[in-house]
Amino acid sequence: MRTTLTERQALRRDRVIEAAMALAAEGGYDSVQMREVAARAEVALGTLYRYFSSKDQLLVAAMAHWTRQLEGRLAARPAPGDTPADRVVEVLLQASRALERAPELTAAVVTALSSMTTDDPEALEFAREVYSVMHDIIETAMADGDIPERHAVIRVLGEVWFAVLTARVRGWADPGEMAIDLEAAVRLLVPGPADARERAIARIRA
Amino acid sequence: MRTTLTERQALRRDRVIEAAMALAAEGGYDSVQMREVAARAEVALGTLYRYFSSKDQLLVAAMAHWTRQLEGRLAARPAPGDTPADRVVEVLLQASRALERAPELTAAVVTALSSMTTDDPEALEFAREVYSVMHDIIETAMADGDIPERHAVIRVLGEVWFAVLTARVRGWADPGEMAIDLEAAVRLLVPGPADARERAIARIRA
DNA sequence: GCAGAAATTGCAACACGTTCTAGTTCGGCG
DNA sequence: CGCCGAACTAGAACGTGTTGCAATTTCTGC
Repeated sequence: MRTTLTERQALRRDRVIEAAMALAAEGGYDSVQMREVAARAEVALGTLYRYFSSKDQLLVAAMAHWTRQLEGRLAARPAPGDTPADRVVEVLLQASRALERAPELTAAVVTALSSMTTDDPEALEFAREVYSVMHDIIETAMADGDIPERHAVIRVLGEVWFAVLTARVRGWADPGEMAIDLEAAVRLLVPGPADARERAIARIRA
Repeated sequence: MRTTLTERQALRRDRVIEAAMALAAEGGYDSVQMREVAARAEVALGTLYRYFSSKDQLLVAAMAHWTRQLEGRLAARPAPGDTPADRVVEVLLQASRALERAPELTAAVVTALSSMTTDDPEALEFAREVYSVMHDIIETAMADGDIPERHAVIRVLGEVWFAVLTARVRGWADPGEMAIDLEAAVRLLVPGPADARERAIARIRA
């Protein structure tokens, strides 16, 4: 494999990702059919597989693409709030709402992400990038240093985020439950106003 | 659909689940091939689909079966520890070790669980059962009542458990990381000895 | 024990991810 | 320009989950 792409190759690759994202946005994971992606991108099926070794890798690449866009939009609008906990809640809910604006696309990329295994190191790299963006977003919102367990808290929040997002795209939870669970996790993990903590916790019923 | 099964039907159903579990234990999700399950259970493919509407539903049923067995073994051996936090850590690590004893089977059922959608209400019922077993196990270990945020904590721990288990079966994390993440989450969420808390948190590096 | 209903069987067929092949075009280099 | 190897194309083919169907067996009510 050559390392630098010719211009026509870069165009082809972009067309493929865009075709995949368009199909995903229309009908979710199942609608992203490799033959159809190839057709829309005006590329042969074999070429598609030369660029992306599997449907999941393609979708995870699309996710990375999308995440970079999303990151900019979230970063431009710093989360309001007087305490770290308030700001973290706010930024997570902002992210949820952003994903909710393209639910099928979200479902498709989350599905791809969670069916990805380590036998695809390149796709793992994309996944790691997504995680690190999430980490940065939360860390910025916590701003900043005097919480010694910061890393551990962020890591746990990342895990909760993954679980809640999975539940959402699988239909196990609706956007409201997603928000409740996220806020409860943040209030339990990040020091902040006691009354907000109580309220968030009270919203969880067995 | 008749509601009560004849004896031969119950036997057939059990044979099917056992065949699926055996195949899963040998080679994980991909090795559970519906034609092969049918052959091992000495049942026609169509019959298999009469009992389980999809491969994932079959595997989730197998998971419920397995969970009930596991539950007994975990319940028989109450987790040792002087504080709620110690006991919750202990019970989660016990569960992890139990799953680690059949890694391919674990991977298969977790894969099935996480690709399950709400358009299969019956399978969701099984999934809910699995979650409730986990909930009870943790609640028992916490023993007991005077932590007001109990429900919220358990819920968040369930989400962390799901995320960590997914990471494990996907190969994103090894058993050691799984244990570290689980303990860190418990120490952050459940009141307990400060020194154990510090140690657990310190093990998390970005 | 028997008639009709329901369940089971064996097998073909379909869909879609993935792989393979044979021929064609592209891009760089003498 | 002309050549070579890499990239691309069209399309066939394969594997596995899933569905459909006609023939057969088992169950249930009488």
